[in-house]
Amino acid sequence: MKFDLSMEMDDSHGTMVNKSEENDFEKKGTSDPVVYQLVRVEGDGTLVPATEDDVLQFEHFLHNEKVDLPPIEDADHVEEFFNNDCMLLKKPDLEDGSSKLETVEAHTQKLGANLEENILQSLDDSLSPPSDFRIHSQHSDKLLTEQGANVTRQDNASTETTKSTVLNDSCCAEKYKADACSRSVCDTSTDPSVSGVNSSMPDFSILRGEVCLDDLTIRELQEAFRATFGRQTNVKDKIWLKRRITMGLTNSYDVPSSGCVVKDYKIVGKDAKNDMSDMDERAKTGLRATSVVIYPGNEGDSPSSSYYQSEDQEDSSKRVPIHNDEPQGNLLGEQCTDKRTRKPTKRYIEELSDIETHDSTVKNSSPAKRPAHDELLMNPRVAPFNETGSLGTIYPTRKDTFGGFSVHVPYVSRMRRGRPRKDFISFADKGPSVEPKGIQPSVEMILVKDGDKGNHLRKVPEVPLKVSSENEHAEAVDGKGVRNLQAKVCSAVSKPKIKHGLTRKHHRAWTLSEVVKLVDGVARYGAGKWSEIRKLSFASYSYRTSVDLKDKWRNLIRATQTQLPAQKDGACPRKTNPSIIPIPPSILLRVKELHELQSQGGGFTAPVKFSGQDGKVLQGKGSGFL
DNA sequence: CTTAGGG
DNA sequence: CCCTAAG
Repeated sequence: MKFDLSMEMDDSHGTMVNKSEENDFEKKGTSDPVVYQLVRVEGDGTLVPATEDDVLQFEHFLHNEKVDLPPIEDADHVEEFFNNDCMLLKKPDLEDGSSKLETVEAHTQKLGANLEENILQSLDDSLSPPSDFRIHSQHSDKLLTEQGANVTRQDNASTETTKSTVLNDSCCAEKYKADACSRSVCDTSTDPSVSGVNSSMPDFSILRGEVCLDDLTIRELQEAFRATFGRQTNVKDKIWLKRRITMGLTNSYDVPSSGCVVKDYKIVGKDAKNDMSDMDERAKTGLRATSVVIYPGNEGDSPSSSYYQSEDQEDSSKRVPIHNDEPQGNLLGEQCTDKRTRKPTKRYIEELSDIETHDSTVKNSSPAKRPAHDELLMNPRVAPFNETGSLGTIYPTRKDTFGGFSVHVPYVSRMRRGRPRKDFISFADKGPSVEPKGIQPSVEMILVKDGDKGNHLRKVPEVPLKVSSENEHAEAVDGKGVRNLQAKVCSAVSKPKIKHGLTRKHHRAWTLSEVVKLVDGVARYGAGKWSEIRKLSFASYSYRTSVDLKDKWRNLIRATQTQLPAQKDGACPRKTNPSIIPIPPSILLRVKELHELQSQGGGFTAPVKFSGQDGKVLQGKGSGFL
């Protein structure tokens, strides 16, 4: 299988994000794609699932730097640290009993060779935690130290923690495997010579057993870091190091910022003694203390926690032939670590993630249910973690397809905001649109749809850009018609690619005719009946939504209250907005009239549906035409 | 889905 | 224009 890696700096946070995905089923012919999750590392070392936006940013990198790695069978949860600031969490994806573990180290080394020197290295030094963070860490360090003092450090020697590898039958990892096995099988961990096979072999012993990072010095932490990630770091920030190491060991980015002990690659809270014992139990029985990782985001493949557990049990024999409590693949071993999630922020996360989702799965439409679902999936074992500080929140992820690959992205509501997607679909092939007036050229139709779904357009990556020379509505040809057309064409053509960032609906300047129609509509149906107005008066301007009408009306009112008076008073219309189409005073007046009339009309202005005097009067006032 | 409002 | 909260 292939491995596409890419990374890029994220200036905003001075962090690096990395994305990788692979899915070359061809090779194995198996449907056992490995899914990696892109996560963003914030300045304080916390990891946050990357948004789709982030993913997008690195999309193009996927093709730049391809690294062919030895076939990796499915390690449930492998994560690789490519550098201090990014990490990929490999998550269990498609089920497949044949999952095996692969040598992480092998990959790491390879990758390291390619990447580390380039970017990573520099990051270590330059991207050290922000100063403010350091200050903070200083403070918390004390706390940590104190806490650490109370934590018993036990059985360092009994458990080894080389993260080398684990079992697997991958042909490519022979060497590593052998090495790993020898080390792991023979308590070589304690033997420096062995670990020293590689002159630069880190001192894994430091990671053995229960690791209380709080007790370690910066130097030790750095060593631990090295042992954990296979590379050195110059970062001197204790907290940062601790976090990273913990994350690495537990393969969880939901690591409390302080006071935690890592044992057997699990975070052991001070108050989580129960868990410890439990894990020990499991470890002895060959069942790794694997907590369940929950990926609530997927509906389609939402494997329940039981799935992971069972799988773990099934494979445990294969996977952990070594020391049961020797989580070789630091990351690998942790396949089943808990992946914590965090509640997505309401507004912007959604926006971001919504951006480029092909929305392959429209089913994830029940965000509301999510919570319950999550709870169900939550493994009891995870509970303790939830209590560990601010990070204890859940951040569901969902699987999404991205450029043919499936990736996990933070779960967010994917409810469509606009009209039903079906419209878009129909729009794609034919155009049985329900256009009221609908007797326009097919091209027109397309455009209209496009317009109608302008909102969706931005959510749909590739828009079959249809060149359209058509002329929308002969109506719109009131001088501004041309402009209109252009706008349309533009919109149709400018969205073919993946929308970077937030693509907004193409801005369509309101034409005079539109304004007139709007005013007329308001006059006839009353302000507030936007839907009606849209249907009846804007049938041909499908890209104007009721909201648009409402907004425009609001703007007109404002214009009425400002521009109008100004003109009257100032006597000179002023070149307020040369570029903006000045709305004829007549219309403005009409607007004002209507507004006053309707607002005064006792709150609920009689919409004058039936040619009331209102309609007449107003029309008369405005421009005779309409 | 519509409206109303705030941004 | 966008985004939400309410119906």
